[in-house]
Amino acid sequence: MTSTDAPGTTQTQQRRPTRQRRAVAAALAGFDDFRSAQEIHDLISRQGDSVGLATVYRTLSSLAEAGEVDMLRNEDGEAIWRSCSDTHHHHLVCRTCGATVEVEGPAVERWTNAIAAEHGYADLSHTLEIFGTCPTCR
Amino acid sequence: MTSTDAPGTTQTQQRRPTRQRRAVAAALAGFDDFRSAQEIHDLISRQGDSVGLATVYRTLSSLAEAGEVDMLRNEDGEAIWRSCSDTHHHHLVCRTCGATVEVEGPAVERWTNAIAAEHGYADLSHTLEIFGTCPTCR
DNA sequence: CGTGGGTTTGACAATGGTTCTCAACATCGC
DNA sequence: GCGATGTTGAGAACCATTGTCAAACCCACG
Repeated sequence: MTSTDAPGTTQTQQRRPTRQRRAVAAALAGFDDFRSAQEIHDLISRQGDSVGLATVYRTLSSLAEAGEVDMLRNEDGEAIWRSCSDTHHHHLVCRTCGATVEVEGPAVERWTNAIAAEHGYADLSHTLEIFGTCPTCR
Repeated sequence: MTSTDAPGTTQTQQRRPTRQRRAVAAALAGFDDFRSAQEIHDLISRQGDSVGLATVYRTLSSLAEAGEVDMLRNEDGEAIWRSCSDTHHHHLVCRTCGATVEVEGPAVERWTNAIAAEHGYADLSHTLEIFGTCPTCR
């Protein structure tokens, strides 16, 4: 767990630059829509690297926790991932091809906070994803 | 979907009033937060009825398709269910105890439609759920 | 450089939610 | 009541995800 629990240090991450983690990062750089962990794993294999599936999961999770990738769930509840910009945002995702548009909605953020406050809920998180069929896939 | 349609079309609507379906409906009437299929299954057993887990899943799915229950996914990707009012709405769900507040956001609906239209996406659906810790669980 | 200790990995097992299978059974229209 | 057809249940099958743990690796230090 947290080996260095010193109050001031924000060094919760032990991130060693290994071949595997570089491979995952490289794979993430190669697409801009959302992919499942297994698809990413296949992608890595196809790029010639070999990384265990468990490691792909571990790496993706820690990257997500670090805010470097977005993880969301498709309509079947499966986790899908992609690298992301660092601001909070939501997605408009094509149900067919996965094409993704990043959208921001300050109004929505404000609205969710207001609603939650109104009911006394704390420690908030929210999900807002829009699924549809993109112009190309129609 | 349409309840009565052309004679030739295959009727996918088979809804027979069975003991099992009544039991699921009764269980759904017994709580107003979101529960997993397995919790609902347990609830039914505790009420004295005996319904197979697969049947619970089947019934919940078909009720969801018919718009009589809400199904959404918690942060772990598990499906959770509850009977719902018939208007479109979203939820503020307690991460700890599952207490749920139904919220409406016309502004949000308008916003998602606008965003999607702007990018040419059609056949829309969207998810917006707020998770937090309710006043009681804090 | 060589060494030692903590970190990371990978093959595989284990989990757990969900769906499938299919024979036995309940309902419905007649 | 009877036969056709929808429905059920027990368990197997599925499959994404996570846990296990010994071996491989990275890094700091001597």
